[in-house]
Amino acid sequence: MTKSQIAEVLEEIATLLELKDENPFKIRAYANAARSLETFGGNLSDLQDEEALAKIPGIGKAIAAKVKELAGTGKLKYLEELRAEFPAAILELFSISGLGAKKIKALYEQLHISSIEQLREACESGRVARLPGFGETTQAKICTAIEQRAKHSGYFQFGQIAAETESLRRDLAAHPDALQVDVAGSYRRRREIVRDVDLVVATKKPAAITEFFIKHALAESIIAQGPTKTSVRLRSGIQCDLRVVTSAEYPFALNYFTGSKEHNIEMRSRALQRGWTLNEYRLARLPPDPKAKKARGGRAIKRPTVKIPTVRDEVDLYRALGLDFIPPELRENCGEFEAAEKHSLPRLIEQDNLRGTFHCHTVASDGHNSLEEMASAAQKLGLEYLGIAEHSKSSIQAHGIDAAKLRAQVAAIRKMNKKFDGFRLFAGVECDILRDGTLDFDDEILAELDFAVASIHSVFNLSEAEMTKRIIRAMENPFITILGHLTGRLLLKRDPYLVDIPAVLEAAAATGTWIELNAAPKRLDLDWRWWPLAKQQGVKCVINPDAHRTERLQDLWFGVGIARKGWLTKSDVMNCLPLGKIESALQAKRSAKA
DNA sequence: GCCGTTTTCGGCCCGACTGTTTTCAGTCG
Repeated sequence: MTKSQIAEVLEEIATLLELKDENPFKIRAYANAARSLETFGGNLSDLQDEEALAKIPGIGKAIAAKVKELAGTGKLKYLEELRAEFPAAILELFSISGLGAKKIKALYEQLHISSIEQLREACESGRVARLPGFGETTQAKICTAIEQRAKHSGYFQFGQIAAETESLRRDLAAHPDALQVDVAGSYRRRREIVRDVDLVVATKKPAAITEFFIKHALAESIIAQGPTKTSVRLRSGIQCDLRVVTSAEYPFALNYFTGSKEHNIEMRSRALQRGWTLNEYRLARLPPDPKAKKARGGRAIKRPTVKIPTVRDEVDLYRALGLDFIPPELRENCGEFEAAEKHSLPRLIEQDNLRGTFHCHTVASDGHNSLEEMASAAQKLGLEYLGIAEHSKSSIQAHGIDAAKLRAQVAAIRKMNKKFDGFRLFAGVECDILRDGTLDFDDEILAELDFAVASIHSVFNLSEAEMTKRIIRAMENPFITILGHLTGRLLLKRDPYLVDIPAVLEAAAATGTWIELNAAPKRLDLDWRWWPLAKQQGVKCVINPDAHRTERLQDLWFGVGIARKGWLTKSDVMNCLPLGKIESALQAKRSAKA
């Protein structure tokens, strides 16, 4: 069982415990452990090593034993016992917005409802509204939520909602009563999948801002409306929450609503250590603790209290807590606090650092624009070079090209390069990795190119061992410069294929192969969670848009966000090198011995 | 169930909004 499958099991346990009305802190412990396991980036070679497991924050003796059982046998007795207490379909009820464990439990115990279909029928017959604690409004809301769920999964790729979000932000920022505006939440943290959009606005006229927001052309319906918080559903189907605060509250609100939840918990606990309490509005003195008073026979214990510093922005807030400013992308409680405390946070890569990119397609294979158009679009973005990498002949579905067509394109590129000033096209190919790890073109033709990307586009269902061997074999060819979209995942659509990523990274380090960070929002592959390990191994990253038309070159923006999330700096990313240096690097890669 | 510069017990982040209540529980983030 993989790390993320085990994390899912722990999540499921947490949900089932909720239904059982268990101790909320026990529930949280399982949910925390799930997340902790999933995001743990360190070297965790053996999921059966109980001692190593228990060292991961949030995993103690009991959960470590369960993870070991799962990793070893693929089963867990405790989970099976829990599952036996409820019908299997009941878990899908949690995907209905507005329903939590308490209500689901009531529906199950009193109306024997254990699936969405049964719930729909019960709502239509009016039985739900008659339950104590429910009513006509709740029943109607459940109906709407069921319809809503059928229309949208509730999960969105970052790239699907970025344009809508940015346009909403711009319009709010242009409002005369808006003093400060930011997108917070998982969007600001550049998560690859988002569930909602959070906007924070500082204003002296909250009502005017709220009014503007709910009447905005992108807001399709109102979900909730109050004096400080308003929620609407946007055209794309995503929920968008607006918080209006004062300027003094703004840095606290922005920080709080940026999250992550786990990051916030650590922030608050750091405030508590200083005798303060932190919420979304302010840092304040902690009130005297009534329980402590009781324990010492009526005398209040004096907490360590430090004078509260003035906080005008997030930088001040982090400083107040003894930390360097933590960029939003790193706020996942994955080591950023330790680094910020020691002043060792990396200086993350920025969009401007990119000097060029590789892996783009043209009409020669399945792209929509010509070489000339792609080159001109790249120049307009300020890039100094662009690598063209058409699909190879085995990718029939993508109109992969044969040796003759590839040679013709190389010649065309060489000819065009004579005309450019301060810009260069690199001739490459996206060469299919065949089932056995051999390549779709022989070395003779690969040697004529400037670079080659090796990618998998077929036979996804190999065992982990076979797939790993296949990929490593391809990387051992010295003419392969870049390994493309390492896991083949399509976000929300297709799971990554089974592959031992640490082993591939090790091979990349040994062969000097660059690993692609595919910036297409449906891929964002390799995932940000792996980049700290890659970096530690000395593996170089290359951010590629995999663009099939000129406009998609701008997906590089998503790639930079993910690279930042993976703690990468300018020097970790090959395409931050200027033209002259990248030319030498490409040369060096192919003359090196594998 | 986890955790510890208040350490092996007793905490565990906290506020907004909604609907069903008549002072609050449930859900959400």
